[in-house]
This record gives sequence, structure tokens and C-alpha cells, in this order.
Amino acid sequence: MVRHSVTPSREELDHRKATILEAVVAEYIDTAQPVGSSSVAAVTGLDVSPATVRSEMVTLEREGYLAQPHTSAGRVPTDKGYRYFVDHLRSGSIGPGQQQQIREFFTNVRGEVQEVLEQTSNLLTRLTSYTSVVVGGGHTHATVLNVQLVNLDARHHLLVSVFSDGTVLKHNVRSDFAATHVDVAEASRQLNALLIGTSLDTRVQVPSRHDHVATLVREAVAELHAEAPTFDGEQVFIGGSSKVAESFDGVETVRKVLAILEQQLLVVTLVEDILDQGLSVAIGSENGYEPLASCAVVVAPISVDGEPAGAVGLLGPTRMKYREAMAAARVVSEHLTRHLSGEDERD
Amino acid sequence: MVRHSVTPSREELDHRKATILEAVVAEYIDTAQPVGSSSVAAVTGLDVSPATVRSEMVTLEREGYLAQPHTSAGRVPTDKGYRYFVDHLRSGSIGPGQQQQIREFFTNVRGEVQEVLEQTSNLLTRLTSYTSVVVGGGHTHATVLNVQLVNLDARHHLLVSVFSDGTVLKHNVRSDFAATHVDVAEASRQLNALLIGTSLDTRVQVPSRHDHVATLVREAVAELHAEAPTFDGEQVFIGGSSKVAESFDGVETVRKVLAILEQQLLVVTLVEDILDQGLSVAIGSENGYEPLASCAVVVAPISVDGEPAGAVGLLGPTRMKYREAMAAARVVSEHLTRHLSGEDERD
DNA sequence: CGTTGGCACTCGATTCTACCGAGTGCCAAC
DNA sequence: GTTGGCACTCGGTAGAATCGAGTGCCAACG
Repeated sequence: MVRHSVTPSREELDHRKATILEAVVAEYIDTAQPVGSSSVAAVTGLDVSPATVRSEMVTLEREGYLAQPHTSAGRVPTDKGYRYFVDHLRSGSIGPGQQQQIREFFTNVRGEVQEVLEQTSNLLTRLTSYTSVVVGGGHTHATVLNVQLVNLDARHHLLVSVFSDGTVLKHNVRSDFAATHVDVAEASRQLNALLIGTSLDTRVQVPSRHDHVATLVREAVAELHAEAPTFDGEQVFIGGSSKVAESFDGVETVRKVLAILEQQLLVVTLVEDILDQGLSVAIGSENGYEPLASCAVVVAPISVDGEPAGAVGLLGPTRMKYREAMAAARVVSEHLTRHLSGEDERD
Repeated sequence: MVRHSVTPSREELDHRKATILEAVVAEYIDTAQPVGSSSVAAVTGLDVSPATVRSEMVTLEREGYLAQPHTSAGRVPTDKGYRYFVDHLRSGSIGPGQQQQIREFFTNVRGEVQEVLEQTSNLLTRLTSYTSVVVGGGHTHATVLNVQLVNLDARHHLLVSVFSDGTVLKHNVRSDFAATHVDVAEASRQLNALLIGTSLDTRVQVPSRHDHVATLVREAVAELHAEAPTFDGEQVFIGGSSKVAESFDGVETVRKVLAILEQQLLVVTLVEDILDQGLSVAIGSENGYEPLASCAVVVAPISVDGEPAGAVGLLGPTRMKYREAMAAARVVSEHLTRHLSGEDERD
């Protein structure tokens, strides 16, 4: 986590400071109001006076865990404060009702991977009422099971390729000449011979002859391999964008966050950056996008047959309910991993 | 639309009333402020005093075209007022810059139909800064060009079908028995013989034998035809949802509208309802969804080879810039129609 | 020395008042 | 039918007063 890589030497706080900090964060998450010393004194089991709490708070503020909106208001957690809170969260589990809901979902869900991912995104939103993100992809190692070249008309053809993970790709192939059905059928045969068992990054020996069939084959292979860089097939499904309007109050903030969510590529990068850092939560500025400074993103990786294959994520305000969100993301990602690895029957 | 069915006899307004109404609507769209009699008197070429305008306004209000937020504020258009305005809009055209932008877009865009539609949605948003909707689908009459059954493992197979419009569908086919490659290849052959040239609603004669191959064929055909009802393949692409946050001020309104946009099926229905009524704009309550009461939706149909094939739409506040929005929707839909009908070269 | 109660102080939020002015409705005169 | 005149309405804004939650500081206490 960030703790290892980003903040090299993270100080620990003594028990009392930690308790106070956690109380402030918890209450602020709950109420969205600056938290005062007296309510902290009341709620913690510390049995100290507000005055003592205040003097500790001064320290915590100096060390960057807390902030004051203005002199003589209560304290509000900083990103660093949230970070401490999250890192010291004993990971909770989710309610039995939600357990049930998730189990039900995964026993009933059927259909294409994409649909499953999309539905999963909706599930996460229902579970947490935060905006959810499901990134799927990374089947780079899938191999070709079958390819087929199909005539659309004399000069337009469609290359359909089936991969071992069930993905189907299609590519338009044009020819400058009118190709006969026989040409196409023969090209199709050759393509199969050439490509079956290869993955997209395998170099294959294409015929160099100049007849129609060879040209078709070359074109088709070129088209297919042109896909390689993007084939990762990263797909994003975003659910519950309307929750953004609930999570943030400034219309302007809502707009900014929505604008980010619209850029799907950016969302993928965001989620993967977080995972690459070994994090499971990115808080405020940690996520690296200024418009998302008031957001926290919870992520959990998914894998297929042991290979990383995407992630699920939840986006909410920095004062999000971390325990619930993290638990939901974790449990769903585990189910999804199992589901995609084929432990369930698919339609 | 609504005019034909809902408001059977739509009265015309005399010239002066019409001018005043239009001035009010135009200014309100521009400023979002209630419009007073004097500014109307100043801006119209009518050469009448504010007092006269006022007395006309009283009539317009009684007839339901205008409303007052409160006594002694200016007037604000009602849905009916906007409706009159829109119905009497001499349809404008779009700026040369935008023309250019659209032309450029359509000469450069390439790739799958879906991607084109998605990109088009983004284009519309860029052009108008309203949320845009592109509904594609309705290739019900496409016929099968080629099908292919592929082994995933002994009991899981993938049926890949290519249609005359370039669509590719895939379906999982399970067998209770371990199918050999030979079985699958033979089933594949038979499926081709059976299905090529048929459309999804064509009944085909499936073999009734009980051997492995026949069972596979039956399963595959069943799977494929199960798709028929939904095959319409209605797809929605929504662009610029962040614009919602700009168009409306109440956070609550923003939330409601976003929530509607999340339900893609609902969006499709909405757009199609409007088209079915022969409308090109639905204003406020006309669209039939209470949460969209403060929205206007501009639509324009698209077709492929003469067949209706979806629509483009723009969603904004009732005080949207109708002329621009309608022009943009119309022009883009025309381009898209031409593009999808194959008048341009595709990659 | 850490802890505590006491206390003056700060400053956003709330309430109240006064007031301004855009815009209306009405009416008498043209 | 149109117009200028005029009293009236009522939302919006500005300023003043007040409130109170919460702070910082300090002296006293164990």
C-alpha cells in the first residue's frame, strides 16, 4: 500500500492520538460536520476531558492528520487522516443480507462476460450506493481457437476470430479486387492453419505471394495483429453515476467528477494505477487527478485462472464508508474471480 | 405531435401575441430570468408600450403559454409556451464551423458500427454541450451469412454468427455429453446449411434425431433464436452526462435526470416514444417521465438503407437552445444515415 | 509534567429589519 | 384599443444583532 511505497517511514500514533483521530474521522464520515473536542471526549472510552482532547488535536493538526475549516470550528480529517484511518481499519465484513444478495446474484447471472461485468457494476452500486467501476480485460494470453473470413460483398469481408477465453473479435478486411467465394473460403482455411493456437502477439509467417488469396490472408492477419496493443480489451462499466450527485454537494464538483467518469480510458488508468501501487484505496490527492481531490476510490483486483484480469472499484467522497465499501469490493471481486474462472456453470 | 394527438385543436395566436410570446421565450432561454414587459416592448419591433405588452401577457398567461413565478415578477414560459415557440421556429441551420466539424468527423470515423455510434454521441455533445443520446439497432431483417460452432472444451461450445449487416453474435452452447471435434465440425456444417440466408425470425427445420450432432444443432439453433426478441440489438450510447450538472441547478434534479439516464432501456423507450408520436422535440411533461419534467429532448431518426434504425437525441433543460440543438441533431442524423447506409468507405 | 476546569474570544450561521427596485395591475385619459 | 401614470407587491440584498459551538490559553491541581 501507499504506506510501503509512497510514505516511506509512516509514523505510528500513540494509542490516545490514534483513538482520537479515529473518532474524529468516524464522526465526520457520519455527520459531514466538523467534529468538536467534547463530542470526541464523550464518544471515546478514553475518559479524558475535552481540554486534553483539544491539546492532542493541536498535535494531530500540526502533524497533518486534521484540519480546521476556520479558527474555532471543529476538526475535519485531512487526506492523511483518512489514510491513517483506513490503514488501521480492522477489515469488517458485510451484512448477511448483502452476502445473500451477492450470492444470489452470482448464481443467477448468466450470459456474456461483458454483461456479467456490467451487471456486477450495478450490483456494487446497489450494495453501497456509491458509483461503481468494473474494469475487465487483460486476456492477452488467449489463443485463437478459430477464425473465419466472411464475404460481405465482393470487396468487403469480415474476419471473425474466436479466442480461447470466449472473446470474439471482428475486423473489416477490404480488398482492392473482387474476391470470389472460393478465394475467401481458401483464405479462411489458410488463416485457420496459420493462426489457430497462436496468441495475438505471436509473429506468424504470412505468404508473400501476390495472388488474391495470399493478399487476403496478409490483410486479415495484419488487421488482426493491429489489434494487439489495444486487445487487452480493457472495458469499463460504470454504474450509478447518479450517485455522484448524492455524494458531493457542489454542483461544480459533481460536474468535474462526471466529466472524469466519461473518459473511460482515464478511469481504467486510474484504477490500474491504484492497483499497481499495491493500494486498495486511493484517498483524495493520492489518486493523482486534481478534479478527484474530494473523492476516494476503493479497488479490488479480479483475476481469471490466476491471471490478473481487471478490477472492481467504488468511487465516493473522501468521507465514504470505507469499511463497508472495501468489504463490498473485496467480496464481490472474489465472487467475480471465481465466477469468471469458470467455477459456475454458464448458460 | 402532442399537437396532433394531445392537443386536438391548437389555436394560432395573432401576430402580436405570437411575437410577444416568442420574445419572452427567447429572452428566457438566454437569461434564465423572468422576462418583464418593458424589455419585451423594447426588443420586439412592435412599437407598442409596455402597458400594451402587459395586457397581452395577461391573456397569454390565461391561455397557458406563460406563467409568473410570483405576482410581480416577469413571465416565464410554460411547456405550452415552449411548444408554440418550437412549432413556429423557422428551422435554422448550424454554423459553418460546426458543419466542418461534422464533415470531418464522418470522413475520419472508422471501425465497428457501435464505435461509430458511440463517437457520434460524443460529437453531438461537443457540438451542443447538451447530453446526447444515440440509439442504434433494429437490424431485424439482417440474414445469416455464416455461422460457426467452436469448441471451448468438451461440453462448452461457442456459436458465432455473422449477419449480413456485419453484426456478429455469439452464444454459449452446452452439451450434456462430451462432444468430439468431429461432432462439432459436423454440427457447424449442418448449421451453416440450415441457417445461411435466414433471418432470426425465420423458422427452420431442425433435425429430430438424438445423436450428438443433431442435439448440438438443435441447441445452437434454439440459443440463436432465443435472441430474436431482443436482437433488435437496441443499443444506447450516452455522451456528456456531465452536462447534466451544467444544465440544471438543483442537485436533486441532476440526480433524478442522471438516474433516468442510467436506465438505458428507459432511454430507448423515451426516444422511440417521441419518434412514434411523430415529434422531433418533447418538452417538459410531454416526455411522460415526471423526473424529466424540466427537460426537453430533441430527437432525429436515423435509418439504414431506408429502414428506420435508431435515432440521435439531445437532452437539455426546457430552456434549451432549440434551434441549435434541432439543427445539430438533424444534420448529424442525416450524416449518420448516409454513413451507415454505406456511402462512405469503412476501414 | 500531564491533566483539567475556567474563561475570554472567534467566527460562521441565523435571524431580523430595512430597503430597493423590477415589474405588475389598474385606471383614467387619449 | 392604446397609453402614461401610479400605487402596490414581493423577492433579493445588505447590514446589524445575536447565538452558540468550539477554540486557545492559562492557572491550578494531582
